[in-house]
Amino acid sequence: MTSESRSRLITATRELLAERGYTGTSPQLIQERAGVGQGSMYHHFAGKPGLAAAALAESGDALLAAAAGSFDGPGSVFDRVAHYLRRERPVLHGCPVGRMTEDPEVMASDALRAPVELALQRLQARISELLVEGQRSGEFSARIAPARLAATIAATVQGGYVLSKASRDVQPFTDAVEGMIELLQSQLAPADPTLSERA
Amino acid sequence: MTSESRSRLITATRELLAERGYTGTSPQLIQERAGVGQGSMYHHFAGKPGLAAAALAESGDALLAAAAGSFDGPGSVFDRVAHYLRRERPVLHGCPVGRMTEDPEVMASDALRAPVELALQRLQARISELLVEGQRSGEFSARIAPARLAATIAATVQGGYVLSKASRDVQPFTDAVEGMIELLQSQLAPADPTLSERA
DNA sequence: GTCTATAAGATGATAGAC
DNA sequence: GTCTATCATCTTATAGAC
Repeated sequence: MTSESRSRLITATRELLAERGYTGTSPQLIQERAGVGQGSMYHHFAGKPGLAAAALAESGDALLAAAAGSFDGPGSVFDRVAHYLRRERPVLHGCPVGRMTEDPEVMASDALRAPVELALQRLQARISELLVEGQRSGEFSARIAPARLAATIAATVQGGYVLSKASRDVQPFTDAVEGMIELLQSQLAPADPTLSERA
Repeated sequence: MTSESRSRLITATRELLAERGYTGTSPQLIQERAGVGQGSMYHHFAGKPGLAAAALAESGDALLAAAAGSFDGPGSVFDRVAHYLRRERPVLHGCPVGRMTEDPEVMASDALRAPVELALQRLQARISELLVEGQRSGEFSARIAPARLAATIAATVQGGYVLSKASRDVQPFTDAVEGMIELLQSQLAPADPTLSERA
């Protein structure tokens, strides 16, 4: 198989970036975990930055695919957002995508920052879409601002990771998302009898 | 002055840790910014870890002091929390304390993680206290869970940093905190006429 | 396509002069 | 207390054999 090594390198890099960040991940570490030599890595990719950019693009896609598992699932908009917030996550490892924003080398390179930006923007856009859908159906209050609330929801998850990693305890993450779910619940529009008549 | 160099080293380290993280900050960089030689650094501190631990303790204290400027200020509990959320911040630089959670070397060392954990826990505890005060006074709904909501509020700020850094734009941070303020507003207890009678 | 050998530079730390 | 060597190690990358 011509791309066996290539695929192993990407997988190893995705893992290491998630565990150690970009600056903390050396080509040597990647090669060891992938079980390939240096030559293989430099043959398939343009150095560490090229390999990391490819790995981050895959991790960004994976983040959106995982979120879609909740967002495109069954139930009301509230149910789907709550499902997303409660989804099982490697909380103490942090978000493989979001954590890249704290790495100065990633932020200094457009090639590395682009996949991170894209994934987080798409995530917020998808949440915003859902909230619009919830407003149109009358499930959510007309007063909420979907794009704004989408940022707050995405921030709750990203910030939950930060708080939990700091204390090596999933509790802050759980508290943060459960607190957000309670706040969202209070944004549900009161039952409107005219809705069922119109339906 | 015997500790002129020491103090310059701490300041330089605080800046560099905030800008580049721990792994991305070399002793050489610190010495250059502080304008001192290597010998001075190793005389005053137990290497890079010792210096960083001292710097992080100061940054943690500074975070709490800055928050206290809002929390201990005038106005209702809601006003004070909103003031905290809207406070001017170096959004695109990230939180000098929170960002340390993404550095594997910091997380692997109890000495380095401790000041980060302490500061973020104290922050959440202080927000929780405020919310309890708000419930006692009847300002906030009795239904909210203060510790949980405190985690959600702290996470909104930390996550807002992440989203904004990813897109090099303060908008996501602003959206996240304004969205949170709107959510908090809906947790205010409806005006209770019995309150003014009791007062 | 993959390997090993090698290199130029950075990293974190120590030694010892002043 | 502060400085300038100096050091062993690691980092990213290239060269060239297979």
